[in-house]
Amino acid sequence: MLTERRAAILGMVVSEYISTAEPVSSRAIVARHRLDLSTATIRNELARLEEDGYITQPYTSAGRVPSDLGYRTFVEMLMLEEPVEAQEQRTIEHQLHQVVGGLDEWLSLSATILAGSVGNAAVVTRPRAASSRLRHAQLVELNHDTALLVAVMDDGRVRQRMLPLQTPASQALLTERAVRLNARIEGADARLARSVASELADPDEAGTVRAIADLIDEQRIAEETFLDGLNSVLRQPEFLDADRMLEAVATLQTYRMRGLLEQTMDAQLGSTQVVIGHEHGDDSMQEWSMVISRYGDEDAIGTVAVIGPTRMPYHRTIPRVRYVARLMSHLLHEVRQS
Amino acid sequence: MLTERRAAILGMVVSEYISTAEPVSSRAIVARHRLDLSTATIRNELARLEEDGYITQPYTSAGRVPSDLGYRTFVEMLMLEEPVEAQEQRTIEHQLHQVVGGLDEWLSLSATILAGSVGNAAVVTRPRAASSRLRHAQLVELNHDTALLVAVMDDGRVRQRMLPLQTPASQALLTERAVRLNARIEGADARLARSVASELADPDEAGTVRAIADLIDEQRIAEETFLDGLNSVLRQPEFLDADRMLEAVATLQTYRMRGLLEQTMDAQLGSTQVVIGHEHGDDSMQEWSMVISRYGDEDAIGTVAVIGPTRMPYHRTIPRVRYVARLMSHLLHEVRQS
DNA sequence: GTTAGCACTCTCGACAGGAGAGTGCTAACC
DNA sequence: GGTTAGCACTCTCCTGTCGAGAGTGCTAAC
Repeated sequence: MLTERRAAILGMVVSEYISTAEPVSSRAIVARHRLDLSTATIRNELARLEEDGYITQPYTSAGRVPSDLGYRTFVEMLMLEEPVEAQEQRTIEHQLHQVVGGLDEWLSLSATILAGSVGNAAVVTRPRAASSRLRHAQLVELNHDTALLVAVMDDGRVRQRMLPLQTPASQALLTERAVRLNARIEGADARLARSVASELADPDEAGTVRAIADLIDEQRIAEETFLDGLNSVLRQPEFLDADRMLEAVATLQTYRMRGLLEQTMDAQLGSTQVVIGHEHGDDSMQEWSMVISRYGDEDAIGTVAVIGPTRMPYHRTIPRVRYVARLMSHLLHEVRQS
Repeated sequence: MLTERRAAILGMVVSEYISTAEPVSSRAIVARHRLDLSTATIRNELARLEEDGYITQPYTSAGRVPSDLGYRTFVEMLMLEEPVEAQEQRTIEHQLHQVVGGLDEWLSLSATILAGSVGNAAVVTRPRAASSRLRHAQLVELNHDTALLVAVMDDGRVRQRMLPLQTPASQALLTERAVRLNARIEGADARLARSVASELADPDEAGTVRAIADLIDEQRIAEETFLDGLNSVLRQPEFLDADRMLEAVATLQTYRMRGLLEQTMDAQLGSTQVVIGHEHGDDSMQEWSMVISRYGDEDAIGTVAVIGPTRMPYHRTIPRVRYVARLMSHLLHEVRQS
């Protein structure tokens, strides 16, 4: 049972560990908070906290380190969020207004700013329509047995894919086919397109529509995800030795490819979600935490997230992710107005 | 003076060091090449090579390590290029044909393949028209004192930028202005646009045209550069300790931003250029080498490059960069046909 | 010009020892 | 029962030493 005092001590352990990255000793706790208790008493409480799984020892007779459960408890009930002060807000807004380019540059800059503000890596994904639909598809002859399929979505995305043909087709034929297929699936979502595909007799036509369905669904993670702050993360003491650092780079790179979306399907716009260590299904993410938020509006939603070791300043990160997400929603709205 | 024998020995030192990453001893040379000379003789020659600046010793009485001059000499006159065998060509082509998406995905995949093939990082930049011209510009009202400038180039690039206005302007006014300015600068290159800008009396109009000129010139490095193989590079023994690895990540990241183009302005299409260590002007690149090639055609040119430590298998890297660049030129041509 | 021999230098890994940090436990205390 | 002083114990980490090993430069002889 987590008594009030034990909870307080847990909070001290977690925040101390977050800021020092060193196992926290009973003495450090007493000293830092000028407690009117002896180290022995603290040690007794620490033993209980360890028994209950909130903290662990790296080795016998070292200080204590929070477990994932410890962090979770900290986030849920112990921490005091550190608000984004007016000064910092101004700095962030100022940087964000430096953008001279288009959406992509803006997203990339957002990731950079967020990463800088929290000292960990940040990821921003491009906003996407909740469920996109096909506006128009086109077929272009590449050579005698390959066509290029170009699909324009109603949220303005343009996707293309090479399409092998079973039966060679001229440009005229392809154009005619595109007109015919457009008539059937314009405005369709991926599901409808797939059901149409299954009704088509001609294998090339069916293939084309299936490809279109894929394109509607497709999340081109690599191109739609902006990652920055690799440097900041790698500077964290958990990656002091080269092997771990290498592993970290690999994790972040592959993670970038895989994308965050699957994890955050259920995140509400405006809320901020925290995933700590083993709470990721993924084995390679056991030592990482993410703070995730959505931004955008009903039309299109993107993701903002911070990634770092589980020893992360949640009390700073969470409000900052939330703030940036909100800011981005606003700015996106402003731009959309036009 | 570099006698023939000394040159041969230098070649052995360089290639041995490239493959083992360990300082090369006189004994290793004799043993590896079954020379009919004693180690003492080799030592004498090594001393001369060191005197002449081709090799150095990390510390007294360690083996020898090539200097930048040593690598340069190796590349220029000693190495035997290792051709890309038919089997490897097939593998590369096969991978490259996996692309289902558009140009960007294709470029990003090319970087990945090249990086994998040579075991170092690879960079690919998007092909750009040698000198682009404006096709059409548009002004959109964002709010009362900001407009969005959208410029379409004749090579199909679309660039946008927010434009602060000195005098507020309605959408009607902006549209009218765009029509007027288009009439004057459609088809203009950056230089012509700038000279037109200097003739305009209205500061907002002059500002707009200047911004257009910038956009024509602009190389949005961050978005136009595809980097892969960070992992491969970091696995090289030169980055065994964490500090160096951190430095390497930083270098590659900033390098990515800065782009390669300035370095390669003079590179001819089809030729392959090698820049070794201090030959970069840049301080942070003293320990890096690059193998650079251009691809594309008269209409648009991009860059393919491999980046790694100066201890790089030049004899493998150079032909592979050249091969990939050629392949990309072909494929680009094929796609352009359509 | 080549080579054997040898003294010398420097690195690197292993090992031991000691300081330091921190714990758990016990017994006494309030 | 909770609290605490005291203490033995454990584990890490730093330091210094030592010897093996690798490789060189030099000298003198071929």
